[in-house]
Amino acid sequence: MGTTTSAGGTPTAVDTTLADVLVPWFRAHARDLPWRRPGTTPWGVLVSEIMLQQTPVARVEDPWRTWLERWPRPSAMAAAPAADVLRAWGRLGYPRRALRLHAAAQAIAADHDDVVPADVETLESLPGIGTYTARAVAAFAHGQRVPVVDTNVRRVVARAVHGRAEAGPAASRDLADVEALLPGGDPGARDASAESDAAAVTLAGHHEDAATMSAALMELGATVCVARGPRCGGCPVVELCAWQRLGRPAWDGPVRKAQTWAGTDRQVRGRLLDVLRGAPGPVTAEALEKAWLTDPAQRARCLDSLLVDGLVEQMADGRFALPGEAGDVG
DNA sequence: TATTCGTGGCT
DNA sequence: TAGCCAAGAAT
Repeated sequence: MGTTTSAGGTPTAVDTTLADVLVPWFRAHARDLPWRRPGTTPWGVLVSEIMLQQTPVARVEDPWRTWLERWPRPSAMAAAPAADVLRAWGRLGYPRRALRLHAAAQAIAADHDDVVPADVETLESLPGIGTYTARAVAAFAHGQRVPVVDTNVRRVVARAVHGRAEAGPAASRDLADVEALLPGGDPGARDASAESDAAAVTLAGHHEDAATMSAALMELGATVCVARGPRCGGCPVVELCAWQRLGRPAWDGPVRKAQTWAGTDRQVRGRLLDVLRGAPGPVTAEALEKAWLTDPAQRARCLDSLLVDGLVEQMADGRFALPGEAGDVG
């Protein structure tokens, strides 16, 4: 049952919380994703979280399996050339993530005895691991009671808690909002019935529920409380939802700018890197020029930015290659 | 705080 | 069909 008493209610009246509904709902309805299966290592969880940054679940499943088979431990990946890592990353997008994961694996192997750290602060110090990913690993790989806030969670909280159609831009307040929803919080705030059940429902049990609650909030946002066309008819918490209660008011906040793609540097960088991924080794400058004929100046600028980012390296003979390819300048 | 950084599926 | 959107991080 819930841990908040009804204002003005009888001593036995207790409000049902989101966690009361969502934790059981998640246990019954969660998608069977490979990184959620028993036996998944913290390293497997970390790899999944990096791959899932801005990338749909459906595109991650296969590369994740292949990745963990090839590099089952951080030290295994750390020993591989960056070029191999970038080819294994394939077309997942944002290839700098692959480079950062490579660097993180090297740091874990060298400084953490090949064990993925469990505390948020240490995780955040690793390349490519920010506010979300550090907490996701701490919670899902190590069972810690920390708020895990991604775009799904922010949308669910915006609707169910704040009664708004959209989350708006991320804010530092988001973490506290979600922390307040996790079971097993401030013991002093618990009601008498929870205390009386203390023998059966230990603090440790609440901690496990907290990680499940975070996964449940993400799952709800990903499968039911989606950005466009939320399926409120099938929502397990529709009766607790503030947005429903208010009659589902439209979003009146700032409209976020549309993503452009055609003709952007991102498209050109993608073309150039695709040529290098597809080649068995170094390629000539001429081969890269063919990848983008529209605007030679833009092509040159993008190739330079790839060199700066460490996604491409130039050989002594002037050819270009993925980083760490044998014989390159470095 | 606002931009930049890939890729592809869905409506 | 042309946006819209996806388990963010770094700067």
